Amino acid sequence: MPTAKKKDYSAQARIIKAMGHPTRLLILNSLKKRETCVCELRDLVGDDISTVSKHLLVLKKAGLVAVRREGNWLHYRLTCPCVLDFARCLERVLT
Amino acid sequence: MPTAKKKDYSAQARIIKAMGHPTRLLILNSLKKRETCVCELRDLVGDDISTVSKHLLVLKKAGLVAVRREGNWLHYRLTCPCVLDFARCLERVLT
DNA sequence: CATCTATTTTGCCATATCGCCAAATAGATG
DNA sequence: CATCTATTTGGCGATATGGCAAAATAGATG
Repeated sequence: MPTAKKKDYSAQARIIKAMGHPTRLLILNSLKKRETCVCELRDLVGDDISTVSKHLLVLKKAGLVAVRREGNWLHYRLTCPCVLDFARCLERVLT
Repeated sequence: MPTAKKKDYSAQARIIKAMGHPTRLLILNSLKKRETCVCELRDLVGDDISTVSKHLLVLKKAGLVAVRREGNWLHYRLTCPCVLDFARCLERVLT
């Protein structure tokens, strides 16, 4: 790595930034188990559904989740479950 | 995990949020090699030194870096190098 | 096509973040 | 103590974020 620039990290930063919100972490961890429709996530999160929808958009734009329609329901799923392995290291930071 | 709440993820989110900026990722990756003084990080980053100092404060408050004084210089170091292993998974998200 | 349901989009406001500059601070040194 | 050097802190404007409520949309269904 000769001269790494800020620009080189902006792509990574975008993904990490998308993860850096309690609600979005809650959603990601919930999706680890199985894909879930928005209304179920709304119940889990407890915020207005438009707020949940916006959080899902952030995660989708970051490439962290993907969607599948089934009738009226949109089912979101994790694209890369490995992103949650990270939590184990964070526990160490927290101590 | 019976009923995980937003609150349970706020501590993790704080740390992740601190990592979610290109400059701060650049700094963390630089510190992976060795501890470094602020003026050297300023040259690496290229922003005003007060800006770099504020980024370091964010990382310090998150528990990601620690400081050691040596004469006039403050040397910053990574507390938990494992946080950067994460990058490998992010590459997968990016494709 | 009219309508129903799940979800997204838009608008708005309050608050947080980023970057620069100027001023303050903490140790080292004359 | 005066001063120098490295760094932090405060202040400011521009921009981004998070949340709600209302309006718009997309597909299913009568």
